[in-house]
Amino acid sequence: MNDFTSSVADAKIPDATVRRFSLYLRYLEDFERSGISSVASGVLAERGGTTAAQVRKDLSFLGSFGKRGLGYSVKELTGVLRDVLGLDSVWRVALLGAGRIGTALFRYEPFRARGFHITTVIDNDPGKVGTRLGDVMIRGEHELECALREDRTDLVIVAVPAPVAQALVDRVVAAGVRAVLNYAPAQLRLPDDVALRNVSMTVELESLSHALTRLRRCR
Amino acid sequence: MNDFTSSVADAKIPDATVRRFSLYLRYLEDFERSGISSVASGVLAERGGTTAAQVRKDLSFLGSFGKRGLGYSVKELTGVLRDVLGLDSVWRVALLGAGRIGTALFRYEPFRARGFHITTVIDNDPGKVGTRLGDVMIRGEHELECALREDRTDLVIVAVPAPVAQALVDRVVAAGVRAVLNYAPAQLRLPDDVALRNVSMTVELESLSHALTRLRRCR
DNA sequence: CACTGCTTGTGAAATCGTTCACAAGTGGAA
DNA sequence: TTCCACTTGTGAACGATTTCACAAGCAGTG
Ligand SMILES: NC(=O)c1ccc[n+]([C@@H]2O[C@H](COP(=O)([O-])OP(=O)(O)OC[C@H]3O[C@@H](n4cnc5c(N)ncnc54)[C@H](O)[C@@H]3O)[C@@H](O)[C@H]2O)c1
Ligand SMILES: NC(=O)c1ccc[n+]([C@@H]2O[C@H](COP(=O)([O-])OP(=O)(O)OC[C@H]3O[C@@H](n4cnc5c(N)ncnc54)[C@H](O)[C@@H]3O)[C@@H](O)[C@H]2O)c1
Repeated sequence: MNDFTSSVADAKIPDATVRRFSLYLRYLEDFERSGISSVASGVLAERGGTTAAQVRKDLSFLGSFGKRGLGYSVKELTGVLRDVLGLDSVWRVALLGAGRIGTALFRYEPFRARGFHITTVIDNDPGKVGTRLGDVMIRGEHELECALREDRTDLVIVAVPAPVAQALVDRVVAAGVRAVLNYAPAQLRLPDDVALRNVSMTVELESLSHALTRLRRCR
Repeated sequence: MNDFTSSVADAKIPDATVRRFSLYLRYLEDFERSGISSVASGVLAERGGTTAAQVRKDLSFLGSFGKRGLGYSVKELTGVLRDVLGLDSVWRVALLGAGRIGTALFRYEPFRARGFHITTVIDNDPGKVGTRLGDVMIRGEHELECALREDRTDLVIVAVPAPVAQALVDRVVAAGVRAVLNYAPAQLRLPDDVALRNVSMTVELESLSHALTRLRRCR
């Protein structure tokens, strides 16, 4: 009844659109919980701070399965978005660095529910290696390649100090991992076929600081 | 000799450019430490994973103070970037939510060095209120307005559970704060004159998951 | 059926950001 | 002084993304 086969005509979808898919999915799950079975583009737009036209254009990358006059089936749209975002697979994740950020991210529940399983944790602090973080044993830095291969890691989260980040991801990439989420303030150099996302508190804060400065100067 | 007066013709600088300014500044500080006194656009570009033309176009928003044939003075450029990013003021920051992410962010050193001072921490867990996080006393949620006013807070970091985020920021905005850095997976609705940046691990992971799925399907 | 109210899907236009290409400026060498 | 190697600053071309505008489709009603 709902197999949602990958009939997705996977052209290249703009990155901005993919990020919005993530948000739409979040809202749709709320709607599903509230028992709402169909939503119009305008509703999703208001929820997500964009425009109805933007929502429709975004969704048009996935084909056309809205019902004119009614909107989109929450259930169907959820399925299609999960499919295009690749959330029906389980992704095997390795965490590099079990420091403050690393452990906070590790304990963040929602992403387990979305199929991201942290199966490997690596740190080089002798006081941490051999201890457990949740249900995962922390392994030493020298076991990196070995661990990635054993666990068939798909994706790596970098939460080590910036100066060691590049050397570690080089090894990670050599071991065949094709996706990196980087929290270290380092500009990582990776081959083109490895996907990279950077999260930087400093960049966000400084961009806010710029905005505040502008506000101040204009008044 | 280097007063770097705000001769910045502050037109509206693209957001993407401002974010790159943050990165350029990071590199410039490395160069300064290494005793390098002048850099060409190409060098900054290679360091930052963009192109020389991009760097020059970005910097041209700030006026023109490069020396043709030589490049930019590291010291001067550092000063100009710090100025336009508003890093010469001290920004007073309040942290809402002293949970796992909140404390990890609190203990993150580099942003103190950049003029972001966390002067207020708010939580509503009775077991936390009254205890200290570093050198700051954790205050109860009902003291929010009072604390923001006393500390003349410029910027708020949201690290509370998503369901309570909107209600809290409404109060924060009413208290006059004009910048919010949001870590909760909630789409906050704010007046136009309040700057907002969202950081979402879920969005980043899902965009990586999409990329991985595409890679898999293409091979 | 025809009519109404509502909503999608999508070309075309507008806007925004990036890359190109090159004239013009700089310091150093001869 | 002239020449050379190098690099900036920027209009113009290009490409990508967002917004607009509207024909076409659906459900419900009379
Ligand atoms: N993106 C953000 O918003 C953000 C916020 C805070 C911190 N950070 C960054 O995250 C990183 C970690 O920050 P933190 O506050 O958790 O620091 P931390 O010192 O608490 O943790 C770093 C961990 O990495 C480990 N480590 C060091 N070298 C290693 C190696 N070669 N191999 C394996 N493990 C190694 C350390 O033992 C430590 O446990 C830093 O790069 C920091 O700048 C990012
Ligand atoms: N952006 C990211 O990458 C990322 C990663 C992990 C978590 N998060 C989000 O950050 C938030 C915090 O996550 P966490 O793992 O630290 O959770 P947590 O439960 O450890 O911390 C939440 C804290 O907020 C406090 N709190 C709850 N209601 C409050 C209120 N009304 N007023 C003041 N304080 C209140 C709680 O007492 C607790 O200390 C969540 O919204 C989570 O989804 C974001």
